[in-house]
Amino acid sequence: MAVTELLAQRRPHRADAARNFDAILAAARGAFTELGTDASLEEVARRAGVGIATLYRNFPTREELIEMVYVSEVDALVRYAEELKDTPPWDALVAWLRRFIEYGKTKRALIDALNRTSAAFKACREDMFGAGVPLLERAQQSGDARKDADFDDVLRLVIGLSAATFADDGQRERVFQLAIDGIRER
Amino acid sequence: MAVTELLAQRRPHRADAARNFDAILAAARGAFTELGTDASLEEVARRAGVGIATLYRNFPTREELIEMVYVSEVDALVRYAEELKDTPPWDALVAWLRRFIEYGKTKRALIDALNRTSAAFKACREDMFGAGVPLLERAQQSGDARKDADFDDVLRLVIGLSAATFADDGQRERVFQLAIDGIRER
DNA sequence: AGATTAACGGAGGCTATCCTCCGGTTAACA
DNA sequence: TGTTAACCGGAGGATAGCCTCCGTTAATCT
Repeated sequence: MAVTELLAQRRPHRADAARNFDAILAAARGAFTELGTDASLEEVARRAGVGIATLYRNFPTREELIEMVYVSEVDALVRYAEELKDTPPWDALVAWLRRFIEYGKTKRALIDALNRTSAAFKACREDMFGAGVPLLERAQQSGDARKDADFDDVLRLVIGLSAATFADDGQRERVFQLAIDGIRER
Repeated sequence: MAVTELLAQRRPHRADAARNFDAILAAARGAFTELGTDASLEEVARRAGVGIATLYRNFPTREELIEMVYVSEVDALVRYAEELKDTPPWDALVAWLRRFIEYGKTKRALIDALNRTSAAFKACREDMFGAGVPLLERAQQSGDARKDADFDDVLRLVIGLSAATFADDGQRERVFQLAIDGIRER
C-alpha cells in the first residue's frame, strides 16, 4: 500500500503538528477545488486556521502540497475498490468509475497525474491501477465489458467526464451512461 | 453568422493595427494552450512582438481577450460543419466531433464556455449548436446514431476527451472510438 | 509629399503572492 | 511538575504581473 505509506511518512508525530497537517490538507483540497491548483497558499493557510509558516514547514513547495492532496484522495479510491470485492462485476466497475469521476472532478491536476513523473504520482498511478484493473477484468470475464478495452483507455474516457461541466446532475448521469455504453459488450 | 461579425466588428481598420490584432490573437491562443488562460499578458504581448499597451488597447480585459480567441476558433468549427454537408451522415458527425476535440484540446476554458453567460460566449454556443445539431439529427435519421442522445449530451462527452491527456495518438483514437460507440445505435 | 491623427511601446507605480526569519508557545517525557 | 526541543504564527523584503500615462512613430488622405 504505497500511497498510505507516503502519507504516514510525512505526518508529524506531535499532536498539534499532526492536527495542523490534516487541516492544511483538507483546506488545500477545498481551495484547489474551488480556485484551481494555483490558489494562493496564504488562502489555504487561512482556511486551515494556520500561519503561513506552518504550511511551508509541512509542504516546502506548492508541488508537494498538491501531491499530498492527491495521494490522500487516491488512497480513499483504493480503499473503495476493496469494499466492492463482493459486488457483482459490472455493478462494481460502474460504481467505482462513478466514484472516480467524483474525485477527479475535485481537481484538474489529477487529470495530468497519470502522466506526471514524480515518485508520489507514480505510486498513485500504480495503486490506482492495482485497484481498478481487477474490477475491469472481472467485468470482462463475466461478459459485461468488452474485451478490447484496456483499463488505461477506460480511465482516460472517464477522466474526461471529471473535467467537463454539466448543466445539472441529470445530464451528468446521462452522459455517464453514454460513456459506459461505449465500454459495455454488445 | 454571429461569431464572424463579432470578430470583424473588433478588428481595427488601419493596416498595422489589424496586423497586431491578429498577432495578439495568435499569440494568446498559443500561450493559453501551453500555460492556461491565466498566462501572463506580458508574455502574450512578448510572443506577439507587440508592446503591452497595444494588447490592452485591443483587449481592455483578459476576459475579452479570452473571448475573442474562442470566438475565432468556434468560427473555424462552424465553417467546417458546412464543408461536411455532402459527407455521409455518420462519417460527417464523427469527423466533426473529432475536429471539435482538436480545438477543445487547445483551451480548457472552452469547456466552461458552454455555461458562460457573456454575449460572445452565448453567440458561440448558438453558432456551435447551429452547426452541430443538424449533423447529429442527420445521423439519427439514417439510423446510425441512437435517438435518445441529444446534442448537448454528446458535446459534453466529447469535451471531456479534449481535457484528458493521452499517452499517444493511438490511445487518443482508441478512447475516441469507445466514446463514439456509446453514441452509435445498436 | 506633407499634414493629420490613430496607433505604438515601454517606463513605472500598484498590488498580490511568495517565502524566510525569529521570538514566543506548548506538547512530550522524566 | 519542570525542562527541553519541536512547533507556532506573523512581519516584511523580494518578485512578478497588472495596467496607465505619455512622448514617439508611421499609415492614411488630399
